[in-house]
Amino acid sequence: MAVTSADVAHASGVSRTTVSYVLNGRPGATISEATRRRVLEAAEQLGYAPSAAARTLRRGRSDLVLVVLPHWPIGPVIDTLLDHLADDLAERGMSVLVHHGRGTRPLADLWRVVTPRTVVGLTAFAPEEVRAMRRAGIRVVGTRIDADDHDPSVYAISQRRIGRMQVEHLVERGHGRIGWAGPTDARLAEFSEPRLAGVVEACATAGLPTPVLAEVDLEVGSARAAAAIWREAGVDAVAAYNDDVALAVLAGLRAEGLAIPDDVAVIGVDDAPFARLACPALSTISQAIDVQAAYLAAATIAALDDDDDHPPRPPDMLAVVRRDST
Amino acid sequence: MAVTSADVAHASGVSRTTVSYVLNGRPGATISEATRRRVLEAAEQLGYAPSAAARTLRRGRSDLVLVVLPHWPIGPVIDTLLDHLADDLAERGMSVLVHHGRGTRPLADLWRVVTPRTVVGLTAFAPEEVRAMRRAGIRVVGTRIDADDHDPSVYAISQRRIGRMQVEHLVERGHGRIGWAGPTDARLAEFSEPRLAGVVEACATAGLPTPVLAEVDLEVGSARAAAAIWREAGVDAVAAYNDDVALAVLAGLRAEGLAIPDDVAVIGVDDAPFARLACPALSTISQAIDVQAAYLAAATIAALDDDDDHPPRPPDMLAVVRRDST
DNA sequence: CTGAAAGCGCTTACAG
DNA sequence: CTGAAAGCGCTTACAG
Repeated sequence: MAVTSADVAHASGVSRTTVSYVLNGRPGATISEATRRRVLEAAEQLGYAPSAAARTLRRGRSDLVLVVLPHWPIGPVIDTLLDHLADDLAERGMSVLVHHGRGTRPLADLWRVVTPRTVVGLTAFAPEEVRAMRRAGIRVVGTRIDADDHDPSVYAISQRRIGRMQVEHLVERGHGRIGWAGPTDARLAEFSEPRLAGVVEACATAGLPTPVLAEVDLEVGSARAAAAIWREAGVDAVAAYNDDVALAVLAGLRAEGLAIPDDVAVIGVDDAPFARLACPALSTISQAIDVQAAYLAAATIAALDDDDDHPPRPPDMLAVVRRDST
Repeated sequence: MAVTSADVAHASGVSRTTVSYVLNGRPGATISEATRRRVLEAAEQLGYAPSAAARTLRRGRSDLVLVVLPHWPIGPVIDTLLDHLADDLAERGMSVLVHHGRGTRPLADLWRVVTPRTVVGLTAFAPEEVRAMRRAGIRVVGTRIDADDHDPSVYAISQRRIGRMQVEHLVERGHGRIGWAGPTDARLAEFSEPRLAGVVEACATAGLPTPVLAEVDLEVGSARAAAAIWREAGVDAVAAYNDDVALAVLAGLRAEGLAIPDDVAVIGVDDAPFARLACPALSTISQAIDVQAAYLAAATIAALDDDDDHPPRPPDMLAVVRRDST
């Protein structure tokens, strides 16, 4: 069915060896220009595309980097990161393919199906899974949440620190009774828990009472209920899990007739594109995603090269973006 | 380096044939239970994972579906669609991998690298690219914008109709001078142009003057400038390219001191999660993405089965979601 | 019930 | 400068 190199060889009257040399560039060089052209033309005309499977089998490795995305909804942050990663790796001749880790199939099936050269995890891998992949000759570059070890293949922004920064900013702005707006989606616990821990910790450090917790989904009703609870408790500032939740909080507070930031201040996380468009414009924590993406790309390339000199980890680059909601 | 079936055969004292039979299930059945168990144990213990490349080469096809995403930023709509697709195909033993078509590499490199069984395009493919893939034995399921032919492998929501629906709703709400807020990102032209065409068309049909065009990015400044233009022109309703742009429009109108919807009404497209949280809550056009995803999955499976009975195309399922901005 | 052998399409030493 | 041959790891008729 498909065109093979033998077809090209036949069409151009040379051996498969020559076809391969022409197409891939030979080590010792020198194919007559006429032959070269004939082969190239035949390949072009037949629409020859080398079999990836055969090439991978023969070479013992593929040019594929598999990025495994976490189970949670991906937003603009991940989106940007993937862009950068794909660009950086393309320069090295690698292709990036993405697995959205939400289906029912386990990861294992996946990397077996495609034999990637490297697997980049934007979610945590189970240790036995990492072992299995390594055993199959696959490099693994991971991220882990609040990693406390020094495995250089693991890079993670401290979620806890994000929570702390939110509270520190609110305190700086003169607030003293903090509320926390967590997500309802349980898949986000991996992130929301350490963020909340940071919030709790910073409250304690600042000598404030423990924050008043509420879960908020992306409906006004849910946010309004939370707003009522916070009002009851005298909360004057809310740290939200992320900008999405913060947007709902803003809507809930407005619905309850509370003034922002005078009655209650609100801060999110991510600096999503819509944050500056909220009313009032939303204060948030930005994560300098380009820097992270560049690091991840560098780490992936280092893994490619079998290089044990992992690139230096970038600083967290977290920053408070103050707008009108605080 | 990696464990092969020969290693498993050796460890369990049988031939590779038997290993393969045990692992894949043989056609003629019957392997002694003892052998079976021994092989399984050896495979498990050695951490055997069959080489995808070898298997694909031998079988002549892979179990991979490659989804090619367009160049534009992906939002919750695509996200949901991928979820459904991955789930539906997993049931058929297929794995879904996603290519974010934003890198610098052409698509061609990609499908050559992975030999997918099917390529599903959420963006339009060039005809010669489709030919090349088909020639390589790959099934192609595509979507195209405002497709006017009857190729059953092509499914597309009429973008033009979306624009028409926006205007029809605005007219129904008593508005007569329409503005159009287009995206600044040129990559979105594929969608924005037909949507705008629909808007223009509907204005003409309703006997309204041509809409007043403005480009709006996700900054208040840009939206505010647009708002000034519309005010000048006496615009009393704006159809926005999508909910993101609409959100910016809301912010721009607020900044200009215009009341929504009394001075100017606004309608978006997508029913993004944040739409109901905007102030005021944003009216929009929803696209029933589940239905589309199910269709795409069905079409992909039909292609898998070499089935020429393409599933019936679903109705567009477009609906106006009226909220407070109109 | 199990093994020896062929062959998928490619690349690459090794001979000419 | 170019070709014949081996071998990557797998599956599957075909013999026993």
